[in-house]
Amino acid sequence: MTVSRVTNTPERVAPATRQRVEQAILELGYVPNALASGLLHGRTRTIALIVSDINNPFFTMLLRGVEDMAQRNGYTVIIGNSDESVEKERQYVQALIGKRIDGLLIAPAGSGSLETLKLLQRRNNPFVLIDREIESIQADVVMGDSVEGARVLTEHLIKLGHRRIALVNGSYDVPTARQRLAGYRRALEEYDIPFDPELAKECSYRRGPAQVGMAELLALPAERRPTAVVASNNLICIGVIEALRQAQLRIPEDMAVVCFDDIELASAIDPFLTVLAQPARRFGTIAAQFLFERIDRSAPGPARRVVLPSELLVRRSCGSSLLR
Amino acid sequence: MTVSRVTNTPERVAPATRQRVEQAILELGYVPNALASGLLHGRTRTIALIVSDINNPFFTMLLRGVEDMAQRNGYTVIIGNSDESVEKERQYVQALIGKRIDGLLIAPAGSGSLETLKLLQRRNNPFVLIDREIESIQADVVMGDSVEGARVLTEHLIKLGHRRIALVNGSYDVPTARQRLAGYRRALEEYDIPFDPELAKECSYRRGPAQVGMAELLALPAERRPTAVVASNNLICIGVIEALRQAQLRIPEDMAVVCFDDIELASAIDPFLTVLAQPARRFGTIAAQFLFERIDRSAPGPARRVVLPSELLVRRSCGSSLLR
DNA sequence: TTGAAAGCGCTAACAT
DNA sequence: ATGTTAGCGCTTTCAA
Repeated sequence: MTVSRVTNTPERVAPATRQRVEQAILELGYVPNALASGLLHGRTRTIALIVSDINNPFFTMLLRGVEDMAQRNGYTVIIGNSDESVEKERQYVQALIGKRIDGLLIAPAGSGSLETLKLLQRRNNPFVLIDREIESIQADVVMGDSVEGARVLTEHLIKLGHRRIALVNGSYDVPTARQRLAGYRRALEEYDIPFDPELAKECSYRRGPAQVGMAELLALPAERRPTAVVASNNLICIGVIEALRQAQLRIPEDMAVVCFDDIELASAIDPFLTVLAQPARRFGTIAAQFLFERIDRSAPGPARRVVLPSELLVRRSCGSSLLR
Repeated sequence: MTVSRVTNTPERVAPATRQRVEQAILELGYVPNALASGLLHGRTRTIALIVSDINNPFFTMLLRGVEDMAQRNGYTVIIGNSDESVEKERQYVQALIGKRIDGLLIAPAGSGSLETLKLLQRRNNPFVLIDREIESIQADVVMGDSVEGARVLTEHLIKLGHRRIALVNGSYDVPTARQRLAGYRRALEEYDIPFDPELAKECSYRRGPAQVGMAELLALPAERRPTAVVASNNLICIGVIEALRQAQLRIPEDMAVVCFDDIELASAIDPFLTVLAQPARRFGTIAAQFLFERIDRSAPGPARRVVLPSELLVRRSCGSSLLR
């Protein structure tokens, strides 16, 4: 009991006793058992972040933001990688509920995530959606403006004179992919360019599938082939570029390319295209802040929906060729 | 009690009772409290990974390996980012001990990590060192062969005819940096090239400082300036390249560059230099495996030391120019 | 200023 | 096949 007081309310222990206890703590390497404390208080000072792809720099930056906030608030972060799999995600959430984390930040893997999130909701476990909104669930969400972003990117290409513009996209099971498709179509409409379903490829937010998708576009007969591509995220962009290189095509002479999300490291080395950079780190800090508020007040309050603007970074607007 | 039996040893419960309990579990959304269970058993089925830079793809790949193994063994992974700060690292370890994690994987931030690790050792908490060895501590370690790697990279440049070769390195507080320096010196010796301290820059495993270090090298009078650079890791390499671009120098015409660690995304886009790729993911799986063995047997056994070979990937051996 | 009792939720060991 | 008891380590409450 006295030890507990020394660690929690040292001022309520006689200085002499305190000294002796502190001495013993050092000698024994005593560290209070947070499990016992958590069991008692129903609070673990732990939150979790589940991302859909830990290898994507976007999510790593986001994690950094989350970590900063967490550390500042005395929280620990458990990270989960769902790998875009709803099942893996469900297992994680299950385990995390077991561990009685105080709250969850999650970039849902797909529409199947709904069930998992309802589980949390029923238990009154606060959570905040990041990057991907799920309609039909009332929860805080921090995301980018995918519709506007895709519209701007597409418009950029149109203004450069392109008419046959392809979109290599993620799975339509992911909200951002649907929104980016919508933004792309909106831009086409605004400039009276007919939408050609053949040019809008549903792939997935991964390098390999995007490469395949792009190769298919390149296999089209010349008159139906696109002259420009909007890559729906950074990994897709890399797949697209790989396909182009395999086909011995240059950027932008043979094919213009723009992409959603920054490719930070890569563009530090070789700035080569126009990207729409999202403030990933801020996604993390804001979402964590929201979560902590929910945890502290354990108050419902209306669900907040923050849509952060992106920045069109003309790294070097279609101004360099890829092949040397 | 019966509920506990249903979740843990269902075969020892009458089918009828089991059914009813399972029904209730579903209805109530009951998830057993792992805190209570952990408190009882002194086991949390949680391990932690502390890396020195979560933004470095090397560590992200490593994390992936760890996660795979963890999931396969029914463990959860807590991730910590020490940001190369011994103090931040110490705070993390303290918090993790409190949470009674079963084991720790750590890429120590520096020599100051020794104290922190001793804390773990005194408490008999198993841990495995990753990527960075700490002499004077007896523990499993999984790492790459930095000495040989740096030697090979340096030799590669020597064979291309270079004699004034610079090394832009991490802080000598980090073991790998010291080892890479040693490998670099060994290669020079083998070819009877005198070691010039001016050309071996101690910076840090970060982009900014490396850029500064490279700029300093470029500021040397022409006859003392290097004609080639070994970048001691991927982030340093990027800093080096940035400095070269600022100085309007081309790779490899004006300055040859090779680097330790792969730059995966970047080189997918634009393979441009020779890199020494480490099997980061295997670092993770092997280290996790070691840790689980320690946890399960809770047996001491001799400390294992695994040194994984790297692969010299001639992405495009100094064969493309950077500036267009 | 310090100590004793009780209980957080679970399960090993021992009844029934 | 099911129930009871006890205790993991902590802290809230009440007592000394």
